[in-house]
Amino acid sequence: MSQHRHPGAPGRAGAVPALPDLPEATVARLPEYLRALHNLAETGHETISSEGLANAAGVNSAKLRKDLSHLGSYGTRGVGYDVALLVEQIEYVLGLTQRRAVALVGVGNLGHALAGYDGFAGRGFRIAALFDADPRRIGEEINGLVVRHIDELPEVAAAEAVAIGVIATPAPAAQRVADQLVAVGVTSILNFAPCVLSVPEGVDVRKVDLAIELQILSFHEHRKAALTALPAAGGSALTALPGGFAVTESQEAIGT
Amino acid sequence: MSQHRHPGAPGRAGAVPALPDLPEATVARLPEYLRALHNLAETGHETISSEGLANAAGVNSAKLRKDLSHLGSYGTRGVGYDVALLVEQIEYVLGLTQRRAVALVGVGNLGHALAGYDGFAGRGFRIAALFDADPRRIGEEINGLVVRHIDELPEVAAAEAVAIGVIATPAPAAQRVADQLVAVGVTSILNFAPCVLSVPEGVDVRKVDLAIELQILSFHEHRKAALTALPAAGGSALTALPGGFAVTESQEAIGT
DNA sequence: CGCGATTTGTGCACGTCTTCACAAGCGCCT
DNA sequence: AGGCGCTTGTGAAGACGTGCACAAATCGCG
Repeated sequence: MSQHRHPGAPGRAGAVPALPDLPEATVARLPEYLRALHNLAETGHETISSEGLANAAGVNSAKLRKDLSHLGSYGTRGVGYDVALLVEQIEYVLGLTQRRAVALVGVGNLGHALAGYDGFAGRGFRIAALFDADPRRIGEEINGLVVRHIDELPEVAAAEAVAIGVIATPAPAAQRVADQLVAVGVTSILNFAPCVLSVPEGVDVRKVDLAIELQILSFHEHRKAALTALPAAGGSALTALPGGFAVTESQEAIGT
Repeated sequence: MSQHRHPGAPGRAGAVPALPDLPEATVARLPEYLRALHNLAETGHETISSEGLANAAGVNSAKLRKDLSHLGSYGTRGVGYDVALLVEQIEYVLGLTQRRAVALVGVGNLGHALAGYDGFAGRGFRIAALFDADPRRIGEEINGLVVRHIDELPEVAAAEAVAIGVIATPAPAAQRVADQLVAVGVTSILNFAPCVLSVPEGVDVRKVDLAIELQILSFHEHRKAALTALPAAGGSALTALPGGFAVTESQEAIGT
Protein backbone atom coordinates (compact mmCIF):
# COMPACT_ATOMS: atom_id res chain seq x y z
CA MET A 1 0.00 0.00 0.00
CA SER A 2 1.47 3.23 -1.19
CA GLN A 3 -0.44 5.41 1.24
CA HIS A 4 -0.12 4.04 4.69
CA ARG A 5 -0.52 7.30 6.48
CA HIS A 6 -4.12 8.18 7.32
CA PRO A 7 -5.68 9.05 3.98
CA GLY A 8 -8.62 10.72 5.66
CA ALA A 9 -7.44 11.32 9.14
CA PRO A 10 -9.64 13.02 11.67
CA GLY A 11 -7.42 15.46 13.46
CA ARG A 12 -5.28 18.05 11.85
CA ALA A 13 -4.20 16.19 8.69
CA GLY A 14 -5.61 18.20 5.83
CA ALA A 15 -6.97 15.75 3.28
CA VAL A 16 -10.36 14.80 4.59
CA PRO A 17 -12.55 13.18 1.93
CA ALA A 18 -15.48 15.03 3.50
CA LEU A 19 -18.53 12.94 4.26
CA PRO A 20 -19.63 10.60 1.53
CA ASP A 21 -23.34 10.13 1.89
CA LEU A 22 -23.61 6.60 3.08
CA PRO A 23 -26.68 4.42 2.69
CA GLU A 24 -28.60 4.44 5.92
CA ALA A 25 -28.31 0.68 6.23
CA THR A 26 -24.55 1.01 6.09
CA VAL A 27 -24.51 3.68 8.76
CA ALA A 28 -26.48 1.42 11.04
CA ARG A 29 -23.85 -1.31 10.69
CA LEU A 30 -20.71 0.77 11.04
CA PRO A 31 -20.91 0.90 14.84
CA GLU A 32 -21.03 -2.86 14.95
CA TYR A 33 -17.95 -3.09 12.76
CA LEU A 34 -16.27 -0.59 15.01
CA ARG A 35 -16.94 -2.65 18.09
CA ALA A 36 -15.68 -5.77 16.41
CA LEU A 37 -12.54 -3.95 15.29
CA HIS A 38 -11.81 -2.78 18.81
CA ASN A 39 -12.06 -6.35 19.99
CA LEU A 40 -9.70 -7.48 17.26
CA ALA A 41 -7.23 -4.75 18.06
CA GLU A 42 -7.19 -5.82 21.70
CA THR A 43 -6.51 -9.40 20.74
CA GLY A 44 -3.47 -8.33 18.79
CA HIS A 45 -4.71 -8.44 15.21
CA GLU A 46 -3.08 -5.88 12.97
CA THR A 47 -5.00 -6.79 9.86
CA ILE A 48 -8.28 -8.58 9.27
CA SER A 49 -9.95 -10.00 6.21
CA SER A 50 -13.46 -9.06 5.24
CA GLU A 51 -14.45 -12.61 6.03
CA GLY A 52 -13.01 -12.40 9.51
CA LEU A 53 -14.49 -9.03 10.31
CA ALA A 54 -17.82 -10.06 8.87
CA ASN A 55 -17.91 -13.05 11.19
CA ALA A 56 -17.00 -10.92 14.18
CA ALA A 57 -19.75 -8.48 13.33
CA GLY A 58 -22.31 -11.08 12.40
CA VAL A 59 -22.86 -10.11 8.79
CA ASN A 60 -22.22 -11.35 5.28
CA SER A 61 -18.72 -10.61 4.00
CA ALA A 62 -19.87 -9.18 0.69
CA LYS A 63 -22.09 -6.75 2.53
CA LEU A 64 -19.25 -5.75 4.74
CA ARG A 65 -16.96 -5.08 1.79
CA LYS A 66 -19.60 -2.99 0.08
CA ASP A 67 -20.20 -1.05 3.25
CA LEU A 68 -16.52 -0.32 3.69
CA SER A 69 -16.10 0.53 0.04
CA HIS A 70 -18.42 3.45 0.60
CA LEU A 71 -15.87 4.98 2.95
CA GLY A 72 -13.15 4.67 0.34
CA SER A 73 -10.60 1.99 -0.32
CA TYR A 74 -8.86 1.15 2.89
CA GLY A 75 -8.20 -2.52 2.32
CA THR A 76 -5.31 -4.27 0.65
CA ARG A 77 -6.08 -7.05 -1.78
CA GLY A 78 -4.60 -10.34 -0.77
CA VAL A 79 -4.14 -9.10 2.80
CA GLY A 80 -7.21 -7.51 4.27
CA TYR A 81 -7.90 -4.34 6.22
CA ASP A 82 -5.53 -2.56 8.55
CA VAL A 83 -7.37 -2.69 11.83
CA ALA A 84 -6.05 0.54 13.33
CA LEU A 85 -6.61 2.47 10.13
CA LEU A 86 -10.14 1.21 9.74
CA VAL A 87 -10.98 2.06 13.33
CA GLU A 88 -9.78 5.56 12.72
CA GLN A 89 -11.77 5.88 9.53
CA ILE A 90 -15.01 4.65 10.98
CA GLU A 91 -14.65 6.78 14.08
CA TYR A 92 -14.10 9.76 11.89
CA VAL A 93 -17.12 9.10 9.72
CA LEU A 94 -19.34 8.52 12.73
CA GLY A 95 -18.18 11.78 14.22
CA LEU A 96 -16.65 10.11 17.24
CA THR A 97 -13.37 11.98 17.13
CA GLN A 98 -14.83 14.33 19.67
CA ARG A 99 -16.58 13.14 22.76
CA ARG A 100 -20.19 14.26 22.36
CA ALA A 101 -22.10 15.54 25.32
CA VAL A 102 -25.34 13.76 26.11
CA ALA A 103 -28.16 15.06 28.27
CA LEU A 104 -30.25 12.41 29.94
CA VAL A 105 -33.78 13.35 30.93
CA GLY A 106 -35.74 11.15 33.28
CA VAL A 107 -33.98 9.42 36.11
CA GLY A 108 -36.50 6.75 36.91
CA ASN A 109 -35.88 3.09 36.66
CA LEU A 110 -34.35 3.09 33.23
CA GLY A 111 -32.73 6.50 33.49
CA HIS A 112 -30.83 5.36 36.56
CA ALA A 113 -29.46 2.41 34.68
CA LEU A 114 -28.45 4.53 31.71
CA ALA A 115 -26.76 7.07 33.94
CA GLY A 116 -24.78 4.30 35.56
CA TYR A 117 -23.95 2.51 32.35
CA ASP A 118 -20.25 2.83 31.72
CA GLY A 119 -20.48 1.65 28.13
CA PHE A 120 -20.95 5.22 26.94
CA ALA A 121 -17.66 6.69 28.00
CA GLY A 122 -15.69 4.06 26.14
CA ARG A 123 -17.66 4.58 22.97
CA GLY A 124 -17.39 8.26 22.33
CA PHE A 125 -19.96 9.82 24.63
CA ARG A 126 -20.08 11.68 27.88
CA ILE A 127 -23.18 12.09 29.95
CA ALA A 128 -23.06 15.78 30.63
CA ALA A 129 -26.12 16.22 32.77
CA LEU A 130 -29.10 14.47 34.33
CA PHE A 131 -32.54 16.00 34.51
CA ASP A 132 -35.88 15.15 35.99
CA ALA A 133 -39.13 16.94 36.72
CA ASP A 134 -39.86 15.27 40.03
CA PRO A 135 -38.67 17.54 42.87
CA ARG A 136 -37.91 14.52 45.04
CA ARG A 137 -35.27 13.40 42.58
CA ILE A 138 -33.51 16.75 42.21
CA GLY A 139 -30.16 16.80 43.95
CA GLU A 140 -29.72 13.08 43.96
CA GLU A 141 -26.26 12.03 42.86
CA ILE A 142 -25.78 9.22 40.37
CA ASN A 143 -22.39 8.10 39.21
CA GLY A 144 -20.85 11.45 40.08
CA LEU A 145 -23.57 13.55 38.48
CA VAL A 146 -26.24 15.53 40.26
CA VAL A 147 -29.81 15.41 39.05
CA ARG A 148 -31.06 18.86 38.13
CA HIS A 149 -34.49 20.20 37.38
CA ILE A 150 -35.52 20.10 33.75
CA ASP A 151 -36.06 23.84 33.78
CA GLU A 152 -32.32 24.30 34.13
CA LEU A 153 -31.85 22.65 30.76
CA PRO A 154 -31.16 25.87 28.81
CA GLU A 155 -28.24 26.97 30.98
CA VAL A 156 -26.69 23.54 31.21
CA ALA A 157 -27.14 22.73 27.54
CA ALA A 158 -25.38 25.91 26.55
CA ALA A 159 -22.54 25.42 29.01
CA GLU A 160 -21.93 21.81 28.08
CA ALA A 161 -22.58 22.07 24.33
CA VAL A 162 -25.10 19.29 24.50
CA ALA A 163 -25.68 17.71 21.10
CA ILE A 164 -27.73 14.66 21.92
CA GLY A 165 -30.68 14.20 24.22
CA VAL A 166 -31.84 10.94 25.72
CA ILE A 167 -35.43 10.69 26.89
CA ALA A 168 -36.11 8.13 29.58
CA THR A 169 -39.28 9.57 31.01
CA PRO A 170 -42.76 8.05 31.12
CA ALA A 171 -44.59 8.35 27.82
CA PRO A 172 -46.88 11.24 28.79
CA ALA A 173 -43.92 13.49 29.56
CA ALA A 174 -41.84 12.60 26.53
CA GLN A 175 -43.25 15.02 23.97
CA ARG A 176 -42.86 17.94 26.31
CA VAL A 177 -39.28 17.01 27.04
CA ALA A 178 -38.59 16.61 23.35
CA ASP A 179 -39.90 20.11 22.74
CA GLN A 180 -37.65 21.46 25.46
CA LEU A 181 -34.63 19.67 24.03
CA VAL A 182 -35.33 20.97 20.56
CA ALA A 183 -35.77 24.46 21.99
CA VAL A 184 -32.22 24.47 23.34
CA GLY A 185 -30.78 23.34 20.02
CA VAL A 186 -30.56 19.58 20.39
CA THR A 187 -30.92 17.96 16.98
CA SER A 188 -30.58 14.30 17.88
CA ILE A 189 -32.81 12.47 20.29
CA LEU A 190 -32.79 8.92 21.54
CA ASN A 191 -36.26 8.12 22.84
CA PHE A 192 -36.94 5.29 25.26
CA ALA A 193 -40.50 6.34 26.00
CA PRO A 194 -43.13 4.24 24.27
CA CYS A 195 -44.68 6.96 22.16
CA VAL A 196 -44.21 8.80 18.90
CA LEU A 197 -42.44 12.12 19.10
CA SER A 198 -43.12 14.89 16.68
CA VAL A 199 -40.15 17.13 16.05
CA PRO A 200 -39.31 19.75 13.44
CA GLU A 201 -37.51 18.75 10.29
CA GLY A 202 -33.80 18.46 10.77
CA VAL A 203 -34.08 16.78 14.14
CA ASP A 204 -33.30 13.07 14.20
CA VAL A 205 -35.14 10.77 16.53
CA ARG A 206 -34.30 7.16 17.16
CA LYS A 207 -36.60 5.08 19.26
CA VAL A 208 -35.85 2.14 21.48
CA ASP A 209 -38.85 0.33 22.90
CA LEU A 210 -38.17 -2.77 24.93
CA ALA A 211 -41.73 -4.07 24.77
CA ILE A 212 -41.73 -3.78 21.00
CA GLU A 213 -38.62 -5.89 20.75
CA LEU A 214 -40.24 -8.55 22.86
CA GLN A 215 -43.40 -8.43 20.79
CA ILE A 216 -41.44 -8.98 17.61
CA LEU A 217 -39.81 -11.98 19.21
CA SER A 218 -43.23 -13.13 20.34
CA PHE A 219 -44.44 -13.10 16.76
CA HIS A 220 -41.63 -15.35 15.63
CA GLU A 221 -42.18 -17.56 18.63
CA HIS A 222 -45.84 -17.82 17.73
CA ARG A 223 -44.95 -18.60 14.15
CA LYS A 224 -42.42 -21.25 15.03
CA ALA A 225 -44.94 -22.95 17.26
CA ALA A 226 -47.50 -22.90 14.46
CA LEU A 227 -45.03 -24.39 12.03
CA THR A 228 -44.01 -27.26 14.25
CA ALA A 229 -47.68 -27.96 14.87
CA LEU A 230 -48.39 -28.21 11.14
CA PRO A 231 -45.32 -30.01 9.88
CA ALA A 232 -46.56 -31.18 6.45
CA ALA A 233 -49.20 -28.63 5.53
CA GLY A 234 -48.03 -26.84 2.42
CA GLY A 235 -48.95 -23.30 3.29
CA SER A 236 -51.22 -22.60 0.35
CA ALA A 237 -54.07 -24.55 1.89
CA LEU A 238 -53.94 -22.47 5.05
CA THR A 239 -54.68 -19.09 3.61
CA ALA A 240 -58.46 -18.90 3.74
CA LEU A 241 -59.40 -22.23 5.20
CA PRO A 242 -62.30 -22.09 7.63
CA GLY A 243 -61.54 -25.54 9.03
CA GLY A 244 -60.16 -24.90 12.50
CA PHE A 245 -56.46 -25.21 13.12
CA ALA A 246 -56.87 -24.48 16.78
CA VAL A 247 -53.72 -26.50 17.29
CA THR A 248 -51.45 -23.62 16.54
CA GLU A 249 -52.06 -22.23 19.96
CA SER A 250 -51.36 -25.12 22.27
CA GLN A 251 -47.82 -25.92 21.20
CA GLU A 252 -45.63 -23.82 23.39
CA ALA A 253 -42.56 -25.62 24.61
CA ILE A 254 -40.70 -25.73 21.34
CA GLY A 255 -38.33 -28.28 19.93
CA THR A 256 -36.46 -28.84 23.18
CA MET B 1 -69.12 -5.71 6.75
CA SER B 2 -70.83 -9.07 6.43
CA GLN B 3 -68.55 -10.79 8.88
CA HIS B 4 -68.31 -8.52 11.84
CA ARG B 5 -67.69 -11.19 14.39
CA HIS B 6 -63.98 -11.96 14.88
CA PRO B 7 -63.02 -13.54 11.60
CA GLY B 8 -59.83 -14.85 13.09
CA ALA B 9 -60.39 -14.71 16.78
CA PRO B 10 -57.72 -15.89 19.16
CA GLY B 11 -59.45 -17.92 21.80
CA ARG B 12 -61.75 -20.82 21.18
CA ALA B 13 -63.45 -19.67 18.00
CA GLY B 14 -62.51 -22.18 15.36
CA ALA B 15 -61.81 -20.29 12.16
CA VAL B 16 -58.28 -19.08 12.52
CA PRO B 17 -56.72 -17.96 9.23
CA ALA B 18 -53.48 -19.43 10.53
CA LEU B 19 -50.45 -17.20 10.28
CA PRO B 20 -49.96 -15.41 7.01
CA ASP B 21 -46.28 -14.88 6.54
CA LEU B 22 -45.87 -11.20 6.99
CA PRO B 23 -42.99 -9.16 5.62
CA GLU B 24 -40.47 -8.60 8.37
CA ALA B 25 -40.81 -4.84 8.05
CA THR B 26 -44.51 -5.17 8.71
CA VAL B 27 -43.96 -7.31 11.77
CA ALA B 28 -41.65 -4.69 13.17
CA ARG B 29 -44.36 -2.05 12.85
CA LEU B 30 -47.32 -4.00 14.19
CA PRO B 31 -46.37 -3.45 17.84
CA GLU B 32 -46.32 0.27 17.23
CA TYR B 33 -49.79 0.13 15.71
CA LEU B 34 -50.93 -1.90 18.65
CA ARG B 35 -49.70 0.66 21.13
CA ALA B 36 -51.37 3.46 19.20
CA LEU B 37 -54.61 1.47 19.08
CA HIS B 38 -54.59 0.96 22.82
CA ASN B 39 -54.22 4.69 23.27
CA LEU B 40 -57.11 5.32 20.91
CA ALA B 41 -59.30 2.79 22.67
CA GLU B 42 -58.64 4.51 25.97
CA THR B 43 -59.62 7.86 24.57
CA GLY B 44 -62.94 6.45 23.49
CA HIS B 45 -62.46 5.88 19.77
CA GLU B 46 -64.40 2.97 18.40
CA THR B 47 -63.17 3.28 14.84
CA ILE B 48 -60.15 4.92 13.32
CA SER B 49 -59.16 5.76 9.78
CA SER B 50 -55.87 4.64 8.30
CA GLU B 51 -54.87 8.27 8.23
CA GLY B 52 -55.58 8.72 11.92
CA LEU B 53 -53.86 5.54 12.98
CA ALA B 54 -50.92 6.27 10.73
CA ASN B 55 -50.45 9.63 12.41
CA ALA B 56 -50.67 8.10 15.85
CA ALA B 57 -48.08 5.52 14.91
CA GLY B 58 -45.83 7.88 13.04
CA VAL B 59 -45.98 6.27 9.62
CA ASN B 60 -47.36 6.85 6.16
CA SER B 61 -51.02 5.91 5.77
CA ALA B 62 -50.49 3.88 2.61
CA LYS B 63 -47.86 1.84 4.36
CA LEU B 64 -50.20 1.25 7.25
CA ARG B 65 -53.00 0.09 4.99
CA LYS B 66 -50.69 -2.27 3.18
CA ASP B 67 -49.41 -3.63 6.47
CA LEU B 68 -52.90 -4.26 7.76
CA SER B 69 -54.00 -5.75 4.47
CA HIS B 70 -51.50 -8.54 5.08
CA LEU B 71 -53.51 -9.60 8.11
CA GLY B 72 -56.68 -9.78 6.07
CA SER B 73 -59.41 -7.24 5.47
CA TYR B 74 -60.52 -5.85 8.75
CA GLY B 75 -61.37 -2.32 7.69
CA THR B 76 -64.61 -0.90 6.36
CA ARG B 77 -64.41 1.35 3.37
CA GLY B 78 -65.80 4.76 4.04
CA VAL B 79 -65.51 4.22 7.78
CA GLY B 80 -62.16 2.97 8.90
CA TYR B 81 -60.98 0.20 11.19
CA ASP B 82 -62.79 -1.10 14.24
CA VAL B 83 -60.33 -0.39 17.02
CA ALA B 84 -61.23 -3.28 19.28
CA LEU B 85 -61.26 -5.76 16.44
CA LEU B 86 -57.93 -4.61 15.14
CA VAL B 87 -56.36 -4.81 18.58
CA GLU B 88 -57.58 -8.35 18.86
CA GLN B 89 -56.23 -9.26 15.44
CA ILE B 90 -52.80 -7.78 15.96
CA GLU B 91 -52.49 -9.31 19.40
CA TYR B 92 -53.39 -12.64 17.93
CA VAL B 93 -50.87 -12.40 15.11
CA LEU B 94 -48.14 -11.30 17.48
CA GLY B 95 -48.89 -14.22 19.73
CA LEU B 96 -49.84 -12.01 22.66
CA THR B 97 -53.04 -13.80 23.52
CA GLN B 98 -51.09 -15.68 26.12
CA ARG B 99 -48.79 -13.96 28.52
CA ARG B 100 -45.32 -15.20 27.61
CA ALA B 101 -42.84 -15.95 30.33
CA VAL B 102 -39.54 -14.11 30.13
CA ALA B 103 -36.33 -15.05 31.90
CA LEU B 104 -34.00 -12.16 32.61
CA VAL B 105 -30.33 -12.97 33.04
CA GLY B 106 -27.99 -10.41 34.54
CA VAL B 107 -29.23 -8.13 37.28
CA GLY B 108 -26.61 -5.43 37.07
CA ASN B 109 -27.34 -1.86 36.27
CA LEU B 110 -29.53 -2.47 33.28
CA GLY B 111 -30.99 -5.75 34.50
CA HIS B 112 -32.27 -4.03 37.60
CA ALA B 113 -34.04 -1.46 35.50
CA LEU B 114 -35.57 -4.07 33.24
CA ALA B 115 -36.74 -6.13 36.18
CA GLY B 116 -38.42 -3.08 37.62
CA TYR B 117 -39.89 -1.90 34.35
CA ASP B 118 -43.64 -2.25 34.54
CA GLY B 119 -44.13 -1.76 30.82
CA PHE B 120 -43.83 -5.49 30.24
CA ALA B 121 -46.83 -6.69 32.17
CA GLY B 122 -49.18 -4.42 30.30
CA ARG B 123 -47.86 -5.52 26.95
CA GLY B 124 -48.16 -9.26 27.05
CA PHE B 125 -45.18 -10.42 29.06
CA ARG B 126 -44.40 -11.66 32.49
CA ILE B 127 -40.95 -11.72 33.94
CA ALA B 128 -40.86 -15.23 35.29
CA ALA B 129 -37.42 -15.32 36.84
CA LEU B 130 -34.23 -13.37 37.44
CA PHE B 131 -30.79 -14.90 37.21
CA ASP B 132 -27.24 -13.85 37.83
CA ALA B 133 -23.89 -15.54 38.23
CA ASP B 134 -22.56 -13.29 40.96
CA PRO B 135 -23.11 -14.99 44.36
CA ARG B 136 -23.48 -11.61 46.03
CA ARG B 137 -26.58 -10.91 44.00
CA ILE B 138 -28.33 -14.23 44.60
CA GLY B 139 -31.28 -13.92 46.92
CA GLU B 140 -31.78 -10.25 46.33
CA GLU B 141 -35.40 -9.35 45.76
CA ILE B 142 -36.41 -7.04 42.94
CA ASN B 143 -39.99 -6.09 42.31
CA GLY B 144 -41.24 -9.20 44.06
CA LEU B 145 -38.87 -11.60 42.36
CA VAL B 146 -35.87 -13.28 43.91
CA VAL B 147 -32.59 -13.44 42.01
CA ARG B 148 -31.49 -17.03 41.51
CA HIS B 149 -28.25 -18.54 40.37
CA ILE B 150 -27.95 -19.13 36.65
CA ASP B 151 -27.35 -22.81 37.25
CA GLU B 152 -30.93 -23.13 38.41
CA LEU B 153 -32.08 -22.10 34.94
CA PRO B 154 -33.09 -25.61 33.79
CA GLU B 155 -35.50 -26.24 36.66
CA VAL B 156 -37.05 -22.81 36.56
CA ALA B 157 -37.34 -22.70 32.79
CA ALA B 158 -39.19 -25.97 32.76
CA ALA B 159 -41.50 -24.98 35.61
CA GLU B 160 -42.34 -21.60 34.16
CA ALA B 161 -42.44 -22.54 30.47
CA VAL B 162 -39.98 -19.81 29.62
CA ALA B 163 -40.11 -18.92 25.97
CA ILE B 164 -38.00 -15.80 25.77
CA GLY B 165 -34.67 -14.98 27.35
CA VAL B 166 -33.30 -11.51 27.97
CA ILE B 167 -29.55 -11.13 28.34
CA ALA B 168 -28.42 -8.11 30.32
CA THR B 169 -24.99 -9.35 31.34
CA PRO B 170 -21.60 -7.89 30.48
CA ALA B 171 -20.44 -8.83 27.00
CA PRO B 172 -17.96 -11.53 28.02
CA ALA B 173 -20.66 -13.56 29.75
CA ALA B 174 -23.31 -13.20 27.09
CA GLN B 175 -22.39 -16.07 24.78
CA ARG B 176 -22.25 -18.50 27.64
CA VAL B 177 -25.64 -17.38 28.88
CA ALA B 178 -27.06 -17.65 25.39
CA ASP B 179 -25.83 -21.23 25.19
CA GLN B 180 -27.47 -22.01 28.49
CA LEU B 181 -30.74 -20.47 27.39
CA VAL B 182 -30.71 -22.39 24.15
CA ALA B 183 -29.94 -25.57 26.07
CA VAL B 184 -33.15 -25.25 28.05
CA GLY B 185 -35.23 -24.73 24.94
CA VAL B 186 -35.45 -20.96 24.66
CA THR B 187 -35.78 -19.99 21.00
CA SER B 188 -36.01 -16.24 21.27
CA ILE B 189 -33.39 -14.02 22.82
CA LEU B 190 -33.24 -10.31 23.39
CA ASN B 191 -29.60 -9.35 23.81
CA PHE B 192 -28.50 -6.14 25.50
CA ALA B 193 -24.85 -7.12 25.69
CA PRO B 194 -22.65 -5.41 23.12
CA CYS B 195 -21.52 -8.50 21.27
CA VAL B 196 -22.61 -10.89 18.57
CA LEU B 197 -24.22 -14.10 19.72
CA SER B 198 -23.97 -17.28 17.76
CA VAL B 199 -26.95 -19.54 18.14
CA PRO B 200 -28.24 -22.56 16.28
CA GLU B 201 -30.65 -22.13 13.42
CA GLY B 202 -34.21 -21.67 14.55
CA VAL B 203 -33.28 -19.43 17.44
CA ASP B 204 -34.09 -15.75 16.97
CA VAL B 205 -31.89 -13.09 18.43
CA ARG B 206 -32.66 -9.42 18.56
CA LYS B 207 -30.05 -7.02 19.75
CA VAL B 208 -30.38 -3.70 21.49
CA ASP B 209 -27.20 -1.72 21.92
CA LEU B 210 -27.49 1.71 23.44
CA ALA B 211 -24.08 2.86 22.34
CA ILE B 212 -24.81 1.90 18.75
CA GLU B 213 -27.95 3.99 18.75
CA LEU B 214 -25.98 6.95 19.97
CA GLN B 215 -23.30 6.40 17.38
CA ILE B 216 -25.84 6.40 14.60
CA LEU B 217 -27.17 9.68 15.92
CA SER B 218 -23.63 10.94 16.13
CA PHE B 219 -23.13 10.25 12.45
CA HIS B 220 -26.13 12.32 11.49
CA GLU B 221 -25.05 15.01 13.88
CA HIS B 222 -21.64 15.03 12.25
CA ARG B 223 -23.22 15.19 8.84
CA LYS B 224 -25.58 17.99 9.70
CA ALA B 225 -22.68 20.01 11.06
CA ALA B 226 -20.72 19.40 7.88
CA LEU B 227 -23.62 20.52 5.74
CA THR B 228 -24.27 23.74 7.58
CA ALA B 229 -20.57 24.49 7.40
CA LEU B 230 -20.54 24.10 3.65
CA PRO B 231 -23.80 25.73 2.65
CA ALA B 232 -23.23 26.32 -1.07
CA ALA B 233 -20.67 23.68 -1.99
CA GLY B 234 -22.29 21.35 -4.49
CA GLY B 235 -21.12 18.04 -3.16
CA SER B 236 -19.33 16.88 -6.28
CA ALA B 237 -16.36 19.08 -5.57
CA LEU B 238 -15.89 17.57 -2.14
CA THR B 239 -15.36 14.03 -3.12
CA ALA B 240 -11.63 13.83 -3.58
CA LEU B 241 -10.53 17.33 -2.79
CA PRO B 242 -7.25 17.55 -0.92
CA GLY B 243 -7.85 21.14 0.12
CA GLY B 244 -8.60 20.97 3.83
CA PHE B 245 -12.14 21.47 4.99
CA ALA B 246 -11.16 21.36 8.60
CA VAL B 247 -14.23 23.47 9.27
CA THR B 248 -16.54 20.51 9.34
CA GLU B 249 -15.36 19.69 12.78
CA SER B 250 -15.76 22.91 14.69
CA GLN B 251 -19.44 23.58 14.06
CA GLU B 252 -21.25 22.01 16.93
CA ALA B 253 -24.17 24.00 18.21
CA ILE B 254 -26.47 23.62 15.25
CA GLY B 255 -29.07 25.83 13.67
CA THR B 256 -30.74 27.64 16.53
C1' DC C 1 -83.66 4.74 -4.00
C1' DG C 2 -79.81 6.99 -5.81
C1' DC C 3 -75.93 9.97 -5.31
C1' DG C 4 -71.91 11.94 -3.39
C1' DA C 5 -68.51 11.89 0.21
C1' DT C 6 -65.31 9.06 2.31
C1' DT C 7 -62.00 5.52 3.03
C1' DT C 8 -60.07 0.99 2.17
C1' DG C 9 -57.32 -2.24 -0.54
C1' DT C 10 -53.99 -2.72 -4.22
C1' DG C 11 -51.53 -2.42 -8.95
C1' DC C 12 -47.58 -0.25 -10.35
C1' DA C 13 -43.34 2.11 -10.52
C1' DC C 14 -39.44 3.45 -8.12
C1' DG C 15 -35.71 3.34 -4.94
C1' DT C 16 -32.93 0.79 -1.61
C1' DC C 17 -30.66 -3.22 0.07
C1' DT C 18 -28.63 -7.78 -0.50
C1' DT C 19 -26.11 -11.32 -2.61
C1' DC C 20 -23.50 -13.60 -6.10
C1' DA C 21 -19.72 -14.00 -8.84
C1' DC C 22 -15.63 -12.47 -10.78
C1' DA C 23 -11.96 -9.35 -12.49
C1' DA C 24 -8.26 -6.65 -10.68
C1' DG C 25 -4.67 -6.14 -7.44
C1' DC C 26 -1.36 -7.57 -4.00
C1' DG C 27 2.18 -10.29 -1.61
C1' DC C 28 4.87 -14.31 -1.23
C1' DC C 29 7.52 -18.11 -2.70
C1' DT C 30 10.38 -20.22 -5.84
C1' DA D 1 11.26 -12.14 -12.31
C1' DG D 2 7.37 -14.78 -12.75
C1' DG D 3 3.57 -17.27 -11.25
C1' DC D 4 0.24 -18.61 -7.76
C1' DG D 5 -3.00 -18.10 -4.16
C1' DC D 6 -5.56 -15.01 -1.62
C1' DT D 7 -8.53 -10.96 -0.89
C1' DT D 8 -10.64 -6.75 -2.14
C1' DG D 9 -13.82 -3.92 -4.79
C1' DT D 10 -17.76 -3.84 -7.82
C1' DG D 11 -21.17 -4.88 -11.76
C1' DA D 12 -25.38 -6.94 -12.25
C1' DA D 13 -29.47 -9.33 -10.84
C1' DG D 14 -32.84 -10.12 -7.79
C1' DA D 15 -35.46 -9.45 -3.45
C1' DC D 16 -37.57 -6.29 -0.66
C1' DG D 17 -39.78 -2.12 0.93
C1' DT D 18 -42.18 2.32 -0.10
C1' DG D 19 -45.50 5.53 -1.78
C1' DC D 20 -48.58 7.21 -5.30
C1' DA D 21 -52.82 7.09 -7.23
C1' DC D 22 -57.07 5.10 -8.19
C1' DA D 23 -60.86 1.66 -8.47
C1' DA D 24 -64.01 -0.63 -5.46
C1' DA D 25 -66.83 -0.55 -1.47
C1' DT D 26 -69.52 1.49 2.10
C1' DC D 27 -72.27 4.91 4.58
C1' DG D 28 -75.43 8.75 5.11
C1' DC D 29 -78.47 12.03 3.31
C1' DG D 30 -81.87 13.98 0.54
